[in-house]
Amino acid sequence: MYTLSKNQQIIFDIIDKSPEPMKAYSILFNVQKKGIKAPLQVYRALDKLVEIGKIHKIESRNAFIACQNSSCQVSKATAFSICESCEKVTEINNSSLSKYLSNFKDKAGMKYSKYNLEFFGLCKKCTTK
Amino acid sequence: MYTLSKNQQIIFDIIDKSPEPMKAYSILFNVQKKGIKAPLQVYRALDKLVEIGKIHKIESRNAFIACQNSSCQVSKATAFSICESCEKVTEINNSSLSKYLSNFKDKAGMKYSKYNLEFFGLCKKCTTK
DNA sequence: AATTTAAATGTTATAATATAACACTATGTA
DNA sequence: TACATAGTGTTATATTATAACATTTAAATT
Ligand SMILES: [Zn+2]
Ligand SMILES: [Zn+2]
Ligand SMILES: [Zn+2]
Ligand SMILES: [Zn+2]
Repeated sequence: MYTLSKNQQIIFDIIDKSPEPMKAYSILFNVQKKGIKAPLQVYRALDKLVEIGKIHKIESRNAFIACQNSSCQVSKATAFSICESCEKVTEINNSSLSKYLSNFKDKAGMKYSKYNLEFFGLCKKCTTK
Repeated sequence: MYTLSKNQQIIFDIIDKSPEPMKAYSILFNVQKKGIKAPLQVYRALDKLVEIGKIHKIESRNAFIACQNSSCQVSKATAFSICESCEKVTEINNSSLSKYLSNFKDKAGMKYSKYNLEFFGLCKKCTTK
């Protein structure tokens, strides 16, 4: 089990507490009181946290969310649902889906080592509005 | 059938001819001889081309590729394979996959209107190197 | 054909996201 | 201790994307 460094811990904590995905510069703003002053300090921590699977990047939003499973086999297989109205993002944990995608092979015979899936739609709340 | 405007056509053509995904500022550089001088002219055309499904954005790469199917039901269901070594990107056209994903429902009962899937790995060429 | 409306264009400026380069510090381990 | 590896701090800069506004073109309606 990996021990987070000081900056990594600070930045993980703020993402983990956030109810929604956080953007890098919003993270930066929020950790300035803790002595983290430069974008690069944030991006370096983000890179590491993504690498070890503690957080995921929501690519379509350039934002980061704490892993809601158990560090997702170190981020090799991720799936999210994204509400296009309220921007709520939920990590999908569905073994049928992950099995299907992990075993998927395309015609070109390419073997995949990783995937990222983003579903878009309206969440329950936003549907009934 | 939608008729492309002048800028849309210029920008679609250059993406369509490219063997690899193109980034916005690389597109800009390449169309400056045709009178398109500003980023915004490129981004506006890209937005429209994505909207009508003529091109797709590869989110993990901030790059754009011409649709290799038939405008993908106006971009509602996209899947790509990406080689992490040579960066070759191929659009996946697999009816089993698209059926599976289009019918997927999560536990929260959210109904999805769109998805984007990116697989990562090594292409055949890069595997045998 | 003239009028109205919507879509697209041109332009300048600026916002938001991300990395390069370099000096230094902490931590683990031989 | 000596060495290697990972993390930090800092300044500067690169890359990606949008705001705002004036104008033009194309399409639809009268
Ligand atoms: Zn996860
Ligand atoms: Zn919602
Ligand atoms: Zn397509
Ligand atoms: Zn390759």
